[in-house]
Amino acid sequence: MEQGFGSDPSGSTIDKTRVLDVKPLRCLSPVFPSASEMSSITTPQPSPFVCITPTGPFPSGVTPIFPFLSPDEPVRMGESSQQTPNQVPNQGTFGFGQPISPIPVNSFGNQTANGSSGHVNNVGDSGSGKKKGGPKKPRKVPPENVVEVDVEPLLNQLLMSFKLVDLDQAKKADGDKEVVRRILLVFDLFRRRMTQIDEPRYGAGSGRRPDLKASKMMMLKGMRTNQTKRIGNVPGIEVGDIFFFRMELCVVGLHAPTMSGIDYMSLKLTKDEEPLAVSIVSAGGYDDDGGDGDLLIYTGQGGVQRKDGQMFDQKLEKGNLALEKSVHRANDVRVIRGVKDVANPTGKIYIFDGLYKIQGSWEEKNKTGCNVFKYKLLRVPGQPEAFKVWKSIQQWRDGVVSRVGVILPDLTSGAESQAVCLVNDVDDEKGPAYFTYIPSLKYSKPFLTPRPSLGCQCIGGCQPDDTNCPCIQRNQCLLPYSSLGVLMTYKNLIHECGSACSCPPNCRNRMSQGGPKVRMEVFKTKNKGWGLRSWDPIRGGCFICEYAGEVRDIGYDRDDNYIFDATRIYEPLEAVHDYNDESRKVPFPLVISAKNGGNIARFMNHSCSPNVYWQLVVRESNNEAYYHIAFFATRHIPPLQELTFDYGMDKADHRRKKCLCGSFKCRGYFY
DNA sequence: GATGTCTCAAGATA
DNA sequence: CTATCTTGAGACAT
Repeated sequence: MEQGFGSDPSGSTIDKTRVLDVKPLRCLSPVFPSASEMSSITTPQPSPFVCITPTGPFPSGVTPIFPFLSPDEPVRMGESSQQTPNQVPNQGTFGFGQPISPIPVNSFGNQTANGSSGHVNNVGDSGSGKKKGGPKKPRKVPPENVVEVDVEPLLNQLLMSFKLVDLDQAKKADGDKEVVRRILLVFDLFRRRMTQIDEPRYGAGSGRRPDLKASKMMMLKGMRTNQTKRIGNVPGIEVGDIFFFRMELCVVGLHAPTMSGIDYMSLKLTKDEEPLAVSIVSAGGYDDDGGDGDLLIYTGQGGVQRKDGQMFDQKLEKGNLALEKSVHRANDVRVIRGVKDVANPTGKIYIFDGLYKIQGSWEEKNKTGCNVFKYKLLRVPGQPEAFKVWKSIQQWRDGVVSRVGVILPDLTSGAESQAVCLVNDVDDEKGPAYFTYIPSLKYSKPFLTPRPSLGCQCIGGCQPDDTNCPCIQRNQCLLPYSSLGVLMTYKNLIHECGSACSCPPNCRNRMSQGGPKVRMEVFKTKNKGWGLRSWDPIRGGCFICEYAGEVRDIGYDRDDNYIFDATRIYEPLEAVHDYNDESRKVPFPLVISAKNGGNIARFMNHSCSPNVYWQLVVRESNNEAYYHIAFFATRHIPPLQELTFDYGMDKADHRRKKCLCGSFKCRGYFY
């Protein structure tokens, strides 16, 4: 909320009187509501406002629309659908509002089963006959009562929302930033949605490889880009971009093989062709040496029997041959470094570390005495840092090297479980204007609900397959969060567990209640005042923080630069305008000021192409409803990338400020 | 073209 | 926490 502050083109300067030195910032401890405010919470008085909950009832002339579209239909089939009163017909909800119809088991991904082929439309005939007539491989049979869900309509809706339905051949061959981003978004949203649908039906984690399912269906529809192999950078992908699945590398053409570490292409240079390496993945599968960040000693492929682990000599063929040829051609080779995902010990994160050149190769004996090929790669100079940033952060964390420019090690004074440091390595400003750090939203009085809502009895936390849990029922019978805390769908409203629930604070349905899960820092930006970023990588859909502050019941000071106003017009993520044009007019009357007190969210700057979005969350207990604004990552966010969200459009055309987000679709101003 | 083999996955299970 | 099992997509050889 600092953007534009002090950067007014009219020449006004920063008000130094409002900028305090380090010491007062130590006072940023949580301040709780005064006794009188407290009492209004415990004994609610008649609310002066009209009660409008996102699910209705709505005053006459008001349509429930974005971000308060109709509740999704229950997805689980074979169960009595819990129709909520006030349910309105489904409208477009970015591909997630459609009810899902059950089709017989095995029909997904196997077009020969039960004659249910044909629901994959738009498919080239290249792969459709592959399994024709062949004997079916024995498959692990899903539990008896599991009904396979036809997820294709979900993908179709997503593709429509993100304008990918008629992706032309040129874009499939060579992408750009926009196409790459949309494809990744659809892939991840689709994958997350399938994870959510599968989990209660197959058990935790599902084991159904939703990543493979998602990529398969997208590839069948030709929804991929940069399919032409190329040497060097890939359009739309920047050095430092991160990925959470090998399939993501595949659908955007950064690294085509699904498992293999070496991607190569054949190139006609003279009269005959020769294979050249274009991309490698170093992810710990072999005994590579990661070097100091600019150097990489890469091991060739092969030499080990996958089934029994038996070793033999590597051969100079396939990827190894391509790498050998590339030594002599001295072509650029993309390097993707795989690292362990701290937030998910079984998972990996893939960092695009830019272009390298192979300096040389040799053969050596490994521990078992077999010959392996080694390739020495050196990073091409002049590229933005990527993997090196990760190494630096690790050193800060380990305390080996201290972070430059730290003003305060923890500006929350312990109010959050993770420390948030205050950093300025661009100028001598000592800190933001004084405020009180409060980790959550302060209500003077809650919204009232028309009927009392029941708390759950889930002693060990709400479980995805518990159909009796009232909190899960309120979320259309699907837990909104994955086991990793990733939001699985875009919804009008998320019902989290409230104070009347028996579940513990670490319940999966209380994701927005525990404060930030990643290591944050508030830092001085070059031209936008203070900003917020994370030391940790953030997966798309991850909870970031809520917007803490004081709920404003009666208007607010227009000079308040720390307002969150849900009554503004917000674009429904990056989905197209016309798709939900009707749907973005009725706002929710929640206005928060973080001027005097707030959390890290008050430092998030505006961007017209943001990497964070907000989502309305409600925690109910009895007749009280507490609405909160929770922020989630729109996409995978690499460490130290600034976190931004769209401040929305103000209906009254006042106090617009010049936008400095630098996005190619910048509106030029913000409110 | 069907089939087999290989590959720096990703989950589930033990 | 790691070891191992399981199911795999796509590239290439047979």
